[in-house]
Amino acid sequence: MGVIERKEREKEEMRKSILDAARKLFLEHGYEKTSIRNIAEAIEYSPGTIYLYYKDKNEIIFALHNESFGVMMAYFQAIVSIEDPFERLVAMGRKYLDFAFENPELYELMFLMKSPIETLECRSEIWEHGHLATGMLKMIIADCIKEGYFKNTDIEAMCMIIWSSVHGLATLHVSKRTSMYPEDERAGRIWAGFEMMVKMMRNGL
Amino acid sequence: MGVIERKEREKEEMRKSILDAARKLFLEHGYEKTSIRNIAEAIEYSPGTIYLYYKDKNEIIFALHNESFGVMMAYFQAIVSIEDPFERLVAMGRKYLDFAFENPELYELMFLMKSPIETLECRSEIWEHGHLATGMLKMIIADCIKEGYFKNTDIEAMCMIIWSSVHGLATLHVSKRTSMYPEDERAGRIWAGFEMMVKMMRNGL
DNA sequence: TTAATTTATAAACAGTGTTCAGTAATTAAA
DNA sequence: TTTAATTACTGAACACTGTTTATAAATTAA
Repeated sequence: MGVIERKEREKEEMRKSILDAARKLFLEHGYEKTSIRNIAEAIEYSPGTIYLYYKDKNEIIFALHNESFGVMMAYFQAIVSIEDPFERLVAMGRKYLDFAFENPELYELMFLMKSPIETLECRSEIWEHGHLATGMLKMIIADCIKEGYFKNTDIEAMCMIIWSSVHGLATLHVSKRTSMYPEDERAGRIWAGFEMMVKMMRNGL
Repeated sequence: MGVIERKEREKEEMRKSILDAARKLFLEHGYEKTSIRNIAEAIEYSPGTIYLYYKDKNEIIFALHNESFGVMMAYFQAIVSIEDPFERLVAMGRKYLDFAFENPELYELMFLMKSPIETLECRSEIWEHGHLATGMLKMIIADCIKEGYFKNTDIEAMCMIIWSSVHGLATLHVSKRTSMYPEDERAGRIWAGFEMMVKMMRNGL
């Protein structure tokens, strides 16, 4: 009797439809203005039902957090074929910023919001996707060193500052701190900062 | 009759006492867990009274946002006497990170939270303090160029990437994205990243 | 002392995340 | 096929949130 298999499948479908509704509402109106009641209404169930599939709102946010790493990785797909490791590194930075610019809400979820991280901090599986992404970066840095770039540099420290730099640029944009500049200048200033970083990495190490 | 002067003074005192209570609760329990009712209770007034002195919660947050820039500037006070402009720049970065590490809630308020910026985006006075701080950074960069550092570099782009880099490091810490590393390693990794940046700036330009 | 004005309050509104007793639907057993 | 057991779902309730407003109290001016 494949009834438990079907039930399992139905349960998974329900979890997915909740997540689909949550993602849609979240991207449409932002996290703060999306409530459990909104999500419930969207899938035409009562609010209580959500809690039969997700422990709380944090678990929904965290599910989207994980998903988003997949989206980001898809951006990186295009750079793996680049031969020169330094050019690959630069291209990865560019793609990182592209992702942040084109998906500010997802970026916020992944790297800015405290709520899902704070509550799930104890569970080590939270960092699974994070380690995957930084692992990719470290590999490229290692390749750079092999090819003669970045002589005598600590990979961990290099990973830290490269990530931080693009993360800083992305964050200024996502949390609207570039609004101090006219709208038509904002993106340009970010990219000019990025190019300066590339220049420093090229000549400074 | 100095009654209107006294009333004005009393009004200002009330605004201050509200802000004091808000700051205390905010630093104690975080922004998200501090409500208007909490603040009202702390100063022993009814919730509605708060709204006679501040338009809404955002205006309270924004008042703290402005205050915090003063606190950060106090951190920078110690570096103005440093002769060599490059060393002054490095010291400023160090102080910036010190501030972020020692006042994570204030840092969040100033550079991460969207709520006060988003709603007050139209009013240009919001950026007053921001321009003051970046102005200071740009001055130091200009001094560096005068002294022979950073040849042929655009000050604006340089300002952008320097700020972004330390901001990125600070943000990873404040929004708990360094929790993927063991607690006793976190600060060290941030500082190692910073030193790498300094190294690149010293040699790369 | 009275009138006008300012200041503060309590209650209400519309919303939030979350829990839980009770009901409806489905599955298993007789 | 009927009954028992299990599962799925609901709607109301709880304790909150930011904010508004009619009402009442305190203060000032006449």
